[in-house]
This record gives sequence, C-alpha cells and structure tokens, in this order.
Amino acid sequence: MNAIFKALNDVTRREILELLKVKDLSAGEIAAHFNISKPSISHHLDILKRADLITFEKNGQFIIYSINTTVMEDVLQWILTFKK
Amino acid sequence: MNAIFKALNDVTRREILELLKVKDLSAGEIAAHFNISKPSISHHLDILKRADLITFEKNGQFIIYSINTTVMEDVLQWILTFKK
DNA sequence: TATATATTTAGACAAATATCTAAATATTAT
DNA sequence: ATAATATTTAGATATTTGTCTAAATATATA
Repeated sequence: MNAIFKALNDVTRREILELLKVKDLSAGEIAAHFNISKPSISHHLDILKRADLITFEKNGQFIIYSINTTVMEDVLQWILTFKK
Repeated sequence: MNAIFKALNDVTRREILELLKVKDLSAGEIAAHFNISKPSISHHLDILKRADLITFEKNGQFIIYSINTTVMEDVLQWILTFKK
C-alpha cells in the first residue's frame, strides 16, 4: 500500500498512468509527452513498476509499458472502507 | 487531487484516518496512539486538513477532529476511471 | 563490425518532507 | 492572578525525492 500511494503521489506519474490507460506505449513515447529528461521518466517508470502499477515487455530495442489495473483494485478497496 | 495524494502518502496520516473512521478524537488522543511528538502529529493533522480529509471543531481547550469522507469520493472517482 | 537508436544506471544537487525541541497561544481550574 | 493542560507555531536537521548530465547497456541497421 505504501508503494502504491508513493507512486500515485506525483503528477507526472499520474499522467503516465492516464496515457497508458489509453494505450500501451514505449518509454520513449511516454517521455515525448513531458518536458522532462528521459532518465527522469525512466525513474518515474521504475517507481510505477515497484508499485506494480505498470508492467513492461521488451520488443526489440523498445520496451513497451502497460498499465496494471488489478493494483487499482487494492486502492479502491482501501478507499471503500471509508465510505459509510 | 495533489493535496489528497500527498496527504495519503504517509503511513501515520493513513493511520490517523483509520482512527477517525472509528470515532472523532482530540489532537491529544490522536497523538497518544503514536510514538511521535505532538508537534509532529499536529503537522500531520495540518496536512490532512489542507487536503480537506479531516475537519475540526473547538471544544473548550480541546480540538476535536473528524474524518471528511466526501473527499474520499473524489479519489474513488479517479480510481474508477482506470477500471476497465 | 561500426554506427545509430532506445533505455537505463550512476552520481550530483536543490527542494521537499518528517521529525525533533523550545516557545507561544488558548483555555480551564485553583 | 497563577498554574496546569491542550495544541500549535517556529526553527533546526537529517532523509527522501525529483531532476539533471554523463556514461553504460542493449538492440538494430548499414
């Protein structure tokens, strides 16, 4: 839970998730959406990976990232415990 | 949304919310649950306040904190956009 | 094999964060 | 009024975080 909330606590990482919600993208395609260096985006992707919020697959010289919505379910359940 | 995720990105603050889920508590009662100084807890309460995740009411020399679940609804909606 | 492209790793640095102690403010009780 | 209790504010400090550039790794192409 800690890793998930940590991962979600950054606007760039939340935007990456929004992008991957639409379709799978390579690291470079993701980086192209931001005014941030590629190494920084790579670091954000690493934090999202650690939280298991995204998965990746190597495709030649590219690495394709996908969103993993099953983890969102955990957050959802946590939030729901507060609904009265 | 930024303030909410920031507020949720700390285990102490999430535990404070769990406590307030059960019942309203004074700042001192909240602090008593943790091995952390009262000023630090006060700071955590301030961050939760800024995110509008808690409300408070003065009662004599005490300040009673309550959870505000309406904000949880915003997080819920955000999460739900990822459910496919 | 040499070069270009895609991505990550390493190391540095400034800004943000969680914590502390000491002091200030507010209320209650003697 | 004075002392005690509840809470916050102020200021300091160590750790974490987001960012950068430079270098390393891996794959594809000429």
